Amino acid sequence: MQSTRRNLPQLFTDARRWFEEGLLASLEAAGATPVSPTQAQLFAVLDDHGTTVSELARRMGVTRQTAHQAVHGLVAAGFLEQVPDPASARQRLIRRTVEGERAHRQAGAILERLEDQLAERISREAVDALRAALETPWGQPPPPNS
Amino acid sequence: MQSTRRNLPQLFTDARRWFEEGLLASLEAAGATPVSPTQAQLFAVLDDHGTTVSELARRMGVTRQTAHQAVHGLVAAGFLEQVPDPASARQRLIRRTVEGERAHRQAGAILERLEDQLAERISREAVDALRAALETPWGQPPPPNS
DNA sequence: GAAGAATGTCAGGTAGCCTGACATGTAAGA
DNA sequence: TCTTACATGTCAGGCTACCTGACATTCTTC
Repeated sequence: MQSTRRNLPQLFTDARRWFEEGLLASLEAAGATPVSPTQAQLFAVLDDHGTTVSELARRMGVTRQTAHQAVHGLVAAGFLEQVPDPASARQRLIRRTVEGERAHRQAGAILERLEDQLAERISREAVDALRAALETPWGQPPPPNS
Repeated sequence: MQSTRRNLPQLFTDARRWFEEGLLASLEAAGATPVSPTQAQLFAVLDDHGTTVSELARRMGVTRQTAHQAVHGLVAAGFLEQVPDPASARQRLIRRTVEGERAHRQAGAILERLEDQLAERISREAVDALRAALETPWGQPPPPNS
C-alpha cells in the first residue's frame, strides 16, 4: 500500500522493461547475435515488403539520422539489406535478409511466450483489455489548454 | 487493420511517450524550469519523507552513479536538497525543497489531467483496467526456460 | 578490533539521440 | 522548360543518460 497512486508513465516504463529484459535475456540464452534495445525496436517497426529510412524514423519517433545509424548497425550485422526502390530513385528500401527473417521470427516467438506468461498472472482477459486500451491511436500529445 | 498485431513493448513505448510529451509540453507552456525526462522520473519515485540515492537508483532501475548524477542536476536547479540522515551518518537523504514541492504538485496535476483526457477517449473503466493490469508487480524478468 | 557490506562520489567510456549541413532526386508552378 | 520547393539519404559534431571501475567513508557482524 502506498499513499499516492503510481503514475501511469512509470507503470508503462516498468512493463516495457519487463518485456525488453525478458526478450534480450532469452535471445542471449539462445546464443543469438546480441542486439541493442534500439535495434530490436527497429526490427519491430520494419514491415515485410521493405521500408524507407524516413518511414522507419517516423514510426520509431526519432529523426532520420538516428534511424539511419540504427539501420547501419543492423546492415553491418547482416540482418538487414538496402535495395534500390523501383518506384523512386531517391529512396532505398530497407529489408530483412534471410538471417534477419529468422531472427525476427525468433523474437516474435519469445514475445508471444512472454505475453502468455503475463496472461498466466493476470488473466488472459486482462491482457486483451490491456492491448485494446493501448491500441488507441495516441497521435499528437494533447494541447496544454485547460 | 494490419497483418500482425503490434507487440506490447511497442505499445507501452507509444503510451509512455504520449504522457511524457504531454507533461513536458504543458510544463513548458506554463513557463516552468525545463526538466529532462530522467529528472521527471526521479521526481516520480521520490517519496515525501526523503530517500537515499541508492534507494532512488533501485526504484528507477539504474545504477547509483546514474541516480547520483540525476540528483545532482536537480539539486543544482534548486528542486532537491541533501540533508544528513539522522539515522545513519553514512547516508544522506534527498528531499524536495519548497520549490521542488511546488513543481511536484504541478506535475501531478498535469498527469491527472492527461489521464482524464485518456479516459475521455477510451472509457474511464478502461483506464482503471489498464492501471490494474500494469500494477502487477513485474519483478524479475522471467527465466528463459520453456 | 577486523572483515565484509553498503553508501556516496569521482572519472572515464559507450550508445542513442539530437541539430546542422549538404548532395541527390522528385514534384509543382511560372 | 526550367526553376523553385520539397523529400530523402548521408556525414559530422555534440549532448545526455547510462554504464563500469575505483575509492573513501560508515555501519554491521563476528
